[in-house]
Amino acid sequence: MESITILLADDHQLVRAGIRSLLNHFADIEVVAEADNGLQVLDLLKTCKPAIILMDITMPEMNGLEATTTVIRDYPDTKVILLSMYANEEYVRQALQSGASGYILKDAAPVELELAIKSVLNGATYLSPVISHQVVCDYVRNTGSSSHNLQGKLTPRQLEVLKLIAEGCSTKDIAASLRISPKTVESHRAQLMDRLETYDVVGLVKLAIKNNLIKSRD
Amino acid sequence: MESITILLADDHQLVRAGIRSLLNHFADIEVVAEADNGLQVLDLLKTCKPAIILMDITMPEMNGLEATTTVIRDYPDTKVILLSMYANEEYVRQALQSGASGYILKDAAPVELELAIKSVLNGATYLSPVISHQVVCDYVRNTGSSSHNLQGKLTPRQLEVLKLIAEGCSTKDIAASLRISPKTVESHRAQLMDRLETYDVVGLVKLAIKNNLIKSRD
DNA sequence: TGCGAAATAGGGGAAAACCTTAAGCACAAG
DNA sequence: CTTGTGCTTAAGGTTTTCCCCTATTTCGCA
Repeated sequence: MESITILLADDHQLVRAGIRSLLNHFADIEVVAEADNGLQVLDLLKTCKPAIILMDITMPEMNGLEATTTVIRDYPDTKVILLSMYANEEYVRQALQSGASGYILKDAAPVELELAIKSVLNGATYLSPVISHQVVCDYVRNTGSSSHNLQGKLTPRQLEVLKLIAEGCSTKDIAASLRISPKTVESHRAQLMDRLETYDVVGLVKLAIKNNLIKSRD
Repeated sequence: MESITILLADDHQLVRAGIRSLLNHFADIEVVAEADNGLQVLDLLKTCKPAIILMDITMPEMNGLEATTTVIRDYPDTKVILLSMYANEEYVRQALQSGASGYILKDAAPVELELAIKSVLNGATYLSPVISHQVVCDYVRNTGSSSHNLQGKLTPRQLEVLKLIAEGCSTKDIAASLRISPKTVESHRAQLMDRLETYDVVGLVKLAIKNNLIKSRD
């Protein structure tokens, strides 16, 4: 079995040495390069193609997040696992957005290293307990019984109207786009509010977003 | 080292036997009980306290999702890993909502079993690649650069007003709640739209949601 | 000391929302 | 075959909001 090649990036020599030592316990894992900032990572990638980059977020010159974005753009098959001292939501979001496959806290159990490496090689995303909890909670919150409620409770026409309302169309626009009178649109809107028990446009928009009728960002 | 106790639940004997055989390769994992439906799982838990329940979603009598809800309610320390044939979003959501710590597809690589078991024991959530991808994408989509844009671009007062608008308050309500004239609220709203380059209430609401000024559900 | 930005607020006409009512139609139940 | 229920359509009239303009006061900062 071929060994798993790893590039280790952290600006503190001692930390790198420690992690390398931990990884040495695994016969099938080999640290093939080390870097102490993001730029150096990008440089090393020109000549060496590790399966996994294990990288600190906080580094001088170029931090781990920026480096990840570039790495994933240029070498999309490379898996990046980010290390961080903080469970900060913003970091996590940026990490996942830039294409990282893992996010491990520095106070994680050593076994997490192994789990993360194997998980990401297998195609999954590995997040430290606290982080995965955050992400899962968010998922459960936002995917509120998706589409179930509405699809069942509203007529097709009402759904159409709701969708247009939530997209920001004025009553007139909607009327034009559906070829009906503005007054009819008003009726639909009123009935929507009635059924959804929400008595303002804002509520309608929120419901529409919740049910994925529209994207929450433009 | 004490071995990891597992309760295996699936309505097909052959599947149970197969998984048990896979788990037998690990010296430190021990399947201590088997069930073929959710009710039986609950029954078994009265006398046996496994660390992990590995359970199919689709089962007669009581399915894995319902069973999970009850298990987590009554034995919150037990980790539940659900097995399913489908990457169906609704299932995943329900699974996570009912407190499952893992969701593995039945066509997963065998190594996932081990990864999932160790991950959940460590407190993390394990999701098969396809699933974790879904969840992460959703997370990245919904947590849109939280608070960054707005906090910087708007005055405190404008933020207050925006928040109330997005909560569905009418101009009058906002005026009353801030003890200012409705006309002033209109001014603020106009300036908000100006700065945010969004020319309807819907856009304001979406921005507010995107920036977590309010929750997207009520 | 003045200058811009923030917060306040009014007038007035256009536009939209809100409430009520209802007609035409389809389809299912009685 | 009639009755009822639900969907789509729509109008009239009242209330509210929107929108453009103007204007005052109070800041901090140059």
